[in-house]
Amino acid sequence: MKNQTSQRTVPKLADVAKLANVSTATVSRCLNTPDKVDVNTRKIVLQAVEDLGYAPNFGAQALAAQRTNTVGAIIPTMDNAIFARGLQSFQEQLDTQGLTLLVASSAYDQTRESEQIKSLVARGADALLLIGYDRDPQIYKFLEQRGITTLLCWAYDAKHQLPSVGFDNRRAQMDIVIKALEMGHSTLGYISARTANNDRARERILGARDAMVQRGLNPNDLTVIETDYTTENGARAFEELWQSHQRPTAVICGNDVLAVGAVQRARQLGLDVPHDVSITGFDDIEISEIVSPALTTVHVPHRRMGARAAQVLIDALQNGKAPQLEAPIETTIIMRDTLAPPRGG
Amino acid sequence: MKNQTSQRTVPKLADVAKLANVSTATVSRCLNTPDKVDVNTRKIVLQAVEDLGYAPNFGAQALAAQRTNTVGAIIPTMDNAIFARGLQSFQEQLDTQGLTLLVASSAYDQTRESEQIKSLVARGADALLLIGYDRDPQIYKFLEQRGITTLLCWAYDAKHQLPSVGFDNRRAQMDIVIKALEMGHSTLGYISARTANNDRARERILGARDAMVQRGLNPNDLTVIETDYTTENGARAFEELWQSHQRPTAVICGNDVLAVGAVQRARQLGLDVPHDVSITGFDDIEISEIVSPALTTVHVPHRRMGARAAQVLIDALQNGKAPQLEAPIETTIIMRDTLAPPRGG
DNA sequence: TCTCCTAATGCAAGCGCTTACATTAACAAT
DNA sequence: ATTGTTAATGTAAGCGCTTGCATTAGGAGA
Repeated sequence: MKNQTSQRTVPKLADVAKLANVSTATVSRCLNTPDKVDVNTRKIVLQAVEDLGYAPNFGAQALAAQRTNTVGAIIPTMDNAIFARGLQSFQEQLDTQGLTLLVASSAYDQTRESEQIKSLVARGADALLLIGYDRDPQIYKFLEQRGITTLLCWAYDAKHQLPSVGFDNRRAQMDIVIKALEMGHSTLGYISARTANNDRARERILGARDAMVQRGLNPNDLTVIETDYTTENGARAFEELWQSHQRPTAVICGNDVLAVGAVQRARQLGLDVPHDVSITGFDDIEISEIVSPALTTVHVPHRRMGARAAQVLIDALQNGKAPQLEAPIETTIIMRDTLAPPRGG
Repeated sequence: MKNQTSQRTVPKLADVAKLANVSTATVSRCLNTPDKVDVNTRKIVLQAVEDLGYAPNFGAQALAAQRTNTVGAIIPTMDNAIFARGLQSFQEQLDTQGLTLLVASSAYDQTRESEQIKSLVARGADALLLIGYDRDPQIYKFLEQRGITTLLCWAYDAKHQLPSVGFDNRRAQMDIVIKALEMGHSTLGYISARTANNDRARERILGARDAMVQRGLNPNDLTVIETDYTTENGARAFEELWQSHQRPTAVICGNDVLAVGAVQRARQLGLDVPHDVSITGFDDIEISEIVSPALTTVHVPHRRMGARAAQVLIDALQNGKAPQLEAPIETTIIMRDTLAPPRGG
């Protein structure tokens, strides 16, 4: 698979140099450290650059300069508003500093993520943004040994020593469950995303159990159904929970997509949400406002988180040292219309 | 901003060669064309690669091989399900061929898109995926001169000679409007995305007008409101249309997000959709099923389109020639619950 | 006038790979 | 035994850029 430019003649530094009648060093300086070049020379050189339509060859530049001005990010999937949104603002921030973002998505596959990390590093990513903690320790070692500035996102857990910009998933889930419990719910169902390789999902379940403990309930009474990330699966899980002998009065969902599915199925079953059953979500993505009744959920400031992550990475890169673990980002509970006291509660 | 690896010693090809006791050429062949190397040698080399945690330096590789196995894509925004979904499957396809996808998003800004195109080309993208036709002719010249395989997506227009994988926006919009007209609607409103630099949006409006002409109406009677891509804007536009002296019986929306906003506002205004007013969408993204009543819309097979685009690009790259303009992808009308004959129609 | 300093520029050595070409080894055919 | 053939490997020349160091020129200070 050859690059088809082979016959054509892409201008290179040397061509510019020849046209401008200077050395390649001068051209290079003109482009990278303009103030080291006489203003007249500069004018001539830039004109030559213009005339030839010259653009530096990235590979050569990276190879020679040992620096790429590139940041890599690996997200579980693009097909999902929550990461897309955060990433968008992450990129916007990087742009302002002349940094380029390289994105890859791992499809929630750990092996693939490892490959992509290696690939991004090989491409010279100066820094990396990763989601959550769960991954092969090997990879952490690799990153460390290569000295790649790495920042985790979407998760915050003081017991990990890795720098992150994120929120405390466990705590956030606990908060909203406490709210439900305070309203009088006592039989809870939980619909979770797949927990394999997904510390966020696991943390959220723990958070729900924490809440139960805190309210004097037995955390083992929480029925958890684990399923893939689609509304249809959320709907199925809801139905299963509803038909079980321990019919819940409130169904806590690990994310909004599953919750929306749950709400829809509840209505199809002729239930009145929230009076027959309460349902809560997590993430506060757009659909939570669109479904009716609108979803009571945990709001995560995705855009702010993305922007903050970029800032932290930029600072770290400029100071040449690892980013610090900073305080978690706060989440809030958005009360909409799917959480209410149970009948006769 | 120096890469912090400077002190550390990142293993290079030569290190692997030394450890495995072979030449660098052999190591290189082991990695790139394994069948040209004796199986025993290969085993030793791969072991050395493993032991050292070696990963090729991308810049050097690109520089030497004049090939990057990289495809670039520039989408208007990541913060939007339609591109995200198509891109996801685009990437999945590329992955199977060992190609890496570089994504940038232009925020619907033409200047920025031009920069990103140049940046991706400088990074050695062997091919490019772009959305729609609208862009500076300069850029097309640049791409041509550089010999970059380019494929357009999300649009199909026989009058452009550029290869594309997409659908006929005008035709698709026309079809659904004809359907509305056949049901008896005669006063239409249209809510469009911004049309500047957006040929898809313009084509869709033209399609709506085509339909009117075809049904003997005056296309100039179509009231068009143009706004940014959010549900809130869709809601506002709907209200404006509804309060205008030419109150429409059906509101055609250029995309689902605007349509969902319109549906929501209609209900807030106490209207019965579709009996008081019909509303149609375009794209068939997830929210169109979630809003209630569920949206009647134009289904675009985003994932299929992304996969097809990848396939076309892969073929082109392998044969070393430009992709061909192929037949447009078919869209279909999804009848859900927001389109019905007008009262007394 | 001579020396010293500084600013501007050039020279040339890599950066870590790939690959055309040369070399070697092993074996089959004569 | 000799030659030819093929498969496996090595040698070394770049790929297009950056940058440490050397060189040059022009001006200031003595």
